[in-house]
Amino acid sequence: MISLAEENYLKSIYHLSQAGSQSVLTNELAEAMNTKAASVTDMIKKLSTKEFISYEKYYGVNLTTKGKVVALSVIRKHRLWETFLVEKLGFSWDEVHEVAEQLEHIQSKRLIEKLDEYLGFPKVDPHGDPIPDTNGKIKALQQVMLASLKPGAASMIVAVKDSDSQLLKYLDKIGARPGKTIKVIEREEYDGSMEVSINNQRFFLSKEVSENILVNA
Amino acid sequence: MISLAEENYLKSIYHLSQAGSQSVLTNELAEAMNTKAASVTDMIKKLSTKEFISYEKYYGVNLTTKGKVVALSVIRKHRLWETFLVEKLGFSWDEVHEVAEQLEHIQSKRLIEKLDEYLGFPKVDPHGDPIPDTNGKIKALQQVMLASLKPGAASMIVAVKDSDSQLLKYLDKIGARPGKTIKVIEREEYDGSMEVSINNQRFFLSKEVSENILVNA
DNA sequence: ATATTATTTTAGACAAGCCTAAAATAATAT
DNA sequence: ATATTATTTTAGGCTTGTCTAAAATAATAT
Ligand SMILES: [Mn+2]
Ligand SMILES: [Mn+2]
Ligand SMILES: [Mn+2]
Ligand SMILES: [Mn+2]
Repeated sequence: MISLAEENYLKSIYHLSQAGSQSVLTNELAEAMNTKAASVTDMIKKLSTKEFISYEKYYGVNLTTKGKVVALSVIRKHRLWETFLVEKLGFSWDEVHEVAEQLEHIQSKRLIEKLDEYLGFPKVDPHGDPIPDTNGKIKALQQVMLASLKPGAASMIVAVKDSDSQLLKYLDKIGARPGKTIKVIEREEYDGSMEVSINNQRFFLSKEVSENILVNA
Repeated sequence: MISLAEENYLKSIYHLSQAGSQSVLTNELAEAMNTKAASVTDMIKKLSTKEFISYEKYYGVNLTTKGKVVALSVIRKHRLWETFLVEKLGFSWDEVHEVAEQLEHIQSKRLIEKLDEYLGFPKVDPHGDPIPDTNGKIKALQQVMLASLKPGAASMIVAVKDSDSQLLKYLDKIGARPGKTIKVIEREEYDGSMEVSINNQRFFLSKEVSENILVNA
């Protein structure tokens, strides 16, 4: 049996290892999990014993195949539930993440397969993130941060950061949704801010914002 | 903040106090919660401190108004989720209880109100049990056990026990669903079994079964 | 009224998951 | 190469919710 805490650690390790390409370090994980490094060390020992991760002292952790399966299953559930909340219950995209953080831990294979079917087997969630299939296969996205585009470049928004409600409300207001095309007009080197156009309207985006909008690579 | 364990205790106390009419005793609760009496004593001290129950040493516990609110909120969630699983996801009525035991602990006022609306504000769950409204008001049912009917009596099934999957499959097979009329043909005094008719078909029911079918009083 | 039995509470312990403070190790700067 | 700094681990402790065994209390039988 796997606990809620263990599931959350595995999910977090998965996300962090997608971001950076090396082993996930204790401090990174502590930061992401909102705990202390000592607590992380405790937990990674347990996860290592259970063979969900491989762990080299002082050099961080990596998911095993077994651990990846768990992580992707939790992510699948999270994204299916977010889709349900938006598509069926009429939540807005900035209200779903917190609830999905709870729902992702419900243990029932049958439930999640039925839900998937009920939703018409969606491929992406309301924030544009891909939904892993039953076997944990996930579509590797060809995506980069908007922040990395050069002035003059235009690209389609594929996903946005899902966990910041404030940000999502703002993105909604300026029409920055997955599927929309965004064009970089100017980019200020010293603070990384940029002027962009969406739907023929112009906006100034801080570096912060432009790093949380993902566009087609 | 109230924990999952506390919620389950309060729910259990509510159900037990509906059954018997006196205070809920430590041993009853231990039996229902599948724990030991010592654990129950620990927990009822906590619940008493938090004023969810009133507790007199050696004489059992009673829910306070505050405790009843929590219990009914959990029961509301449980029954709405069961309804969702059957009505929307196509579960059968014998598959939903276990999953609802998990879903009933999801914390989100908005979620449960949206779900209620999505389901069309149902009044009863798939097993015929009444769903408390937002304010915790629940329709007091005029119901008795089928076991208490005398030969010749006929009455409408209003609810069945929801937590025994085997029983529910059997009830489904013989057509014993809420809304159906059931007539007692004969009753064997020595073991409490009875012969009944449903949909003009005859069946022999054990005492066990006849105590888990509730009919109009 | 007293002895026996059943129920409940207390005492003490344990696992999970977290914490702070101190020690160990690795990375970096001189 | 050595000293300083940053990171990670260890040590020890806390809370929640559980357990077993023993003590206390209540209920029942004689
Ligand atoms: Mn999310
Ligand atoms: Mn999302
Ligand atoms: Mn149920
Ligand atoms: Mn039910």
